[in-house]
Amino acid sequence: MTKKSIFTRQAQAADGTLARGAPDERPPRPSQASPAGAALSTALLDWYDRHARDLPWRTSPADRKRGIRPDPYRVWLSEVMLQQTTVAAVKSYFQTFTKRWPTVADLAGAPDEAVMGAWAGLGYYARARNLLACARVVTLQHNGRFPETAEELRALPGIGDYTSAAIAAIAFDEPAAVVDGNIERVTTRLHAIETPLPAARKAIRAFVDAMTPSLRPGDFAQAMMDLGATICTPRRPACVLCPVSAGCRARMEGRPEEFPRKLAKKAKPARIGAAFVARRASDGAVWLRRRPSTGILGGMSEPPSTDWSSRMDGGTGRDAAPFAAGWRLAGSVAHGFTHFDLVLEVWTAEIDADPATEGWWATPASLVDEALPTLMRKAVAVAESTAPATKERSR
DNA sequence: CACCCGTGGAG
DNA sequence: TCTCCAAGGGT
Repeated sequence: MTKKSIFTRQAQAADGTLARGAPDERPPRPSQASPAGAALSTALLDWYDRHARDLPWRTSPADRKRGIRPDPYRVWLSEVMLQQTTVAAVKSYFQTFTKRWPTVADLAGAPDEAVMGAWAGLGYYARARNLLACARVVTLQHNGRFPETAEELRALPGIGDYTSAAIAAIAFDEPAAVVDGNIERVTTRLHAIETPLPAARKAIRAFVDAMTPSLRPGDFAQAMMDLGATICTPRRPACVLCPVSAGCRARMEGRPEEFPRKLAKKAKPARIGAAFVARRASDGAVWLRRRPSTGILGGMSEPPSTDWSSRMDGGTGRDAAPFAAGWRLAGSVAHGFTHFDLVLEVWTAEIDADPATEGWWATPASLVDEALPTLMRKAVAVAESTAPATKERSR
């Protein structure tokens, strides 16, 4: 027999209606039971029983076998928080949210500002807006219960292909094909898929669909993700420890790190802007305003700022200030966004009267609860650090 | 499909 | 220092 993965037999036998690229990249036909997939899922689930990560939103494999299901609310919340975000970053936010809002109805009843404030720092703030919208739909239109099928879940705000499948599988035992970044990596390696992302997604989905067991589909999905997170890592995967290495084509060919292949990404442009941190002389409060609900950092608070639409050579300067004051340059903040790099000049001034602009005062004590994204928190800190009057006042 | 949308940690 | 990128979704 040739060097062929035991997990690709089905693929060879398949008709290959999806055929594009190398013949052995042909996925099995969806909905067709796959003996090879069964072999993989069995090995993987056995590994998961012994090595599952212990995470706050999870039910252990042992408890799961006793019929204990995780709370759909907690599964949903964790899945949304984990979108493009590391487990390490999510943990404390998950703890905060579940303690403050133990049920979806509690969350639905929360003020927008409270939720945005609690989400501040986690990034991708559209998630927080959609989270709240989803909580309200579930509470008001579904009697406080999450729909139990991927199809129905998919219709809710902030729940796409991945999240709907993940919730359906993990919380409701639906054998939905869960495909996230981890599973894309694991799958492209198992089958040595040469097609670069995102074009390979269709084939990946078909493979995953064939692998997904009808028994323990949720544990299977989480096992794949754990495998990707701890063994089948982007760099230097620990194939020696991998429970499915025997069936991995990339491993056989000695080049697991070459997958998944990806298209080259575009360079990030540079932008510059300015933030104006006005501080109240009497108590050091900072003047804030709300950003528009759409677009970058949508719905979050900020000190009045210019837009960053284009690079202005030589900086922006105090001419861009939202109101007259004794503005002086406190420094600057460099911040990398997903698709551009920003340098934000930070100007500061001390004032007595309220500015004649939309906004509110945030006292030093209330600043922690403000919906300030990390960028704006940095800007306030820069202004703070160069305000000599602060220490004078506080003594 | 291509683009927009944050942040922090790892190497 | 710098690049990569993590349990993606919306438009």
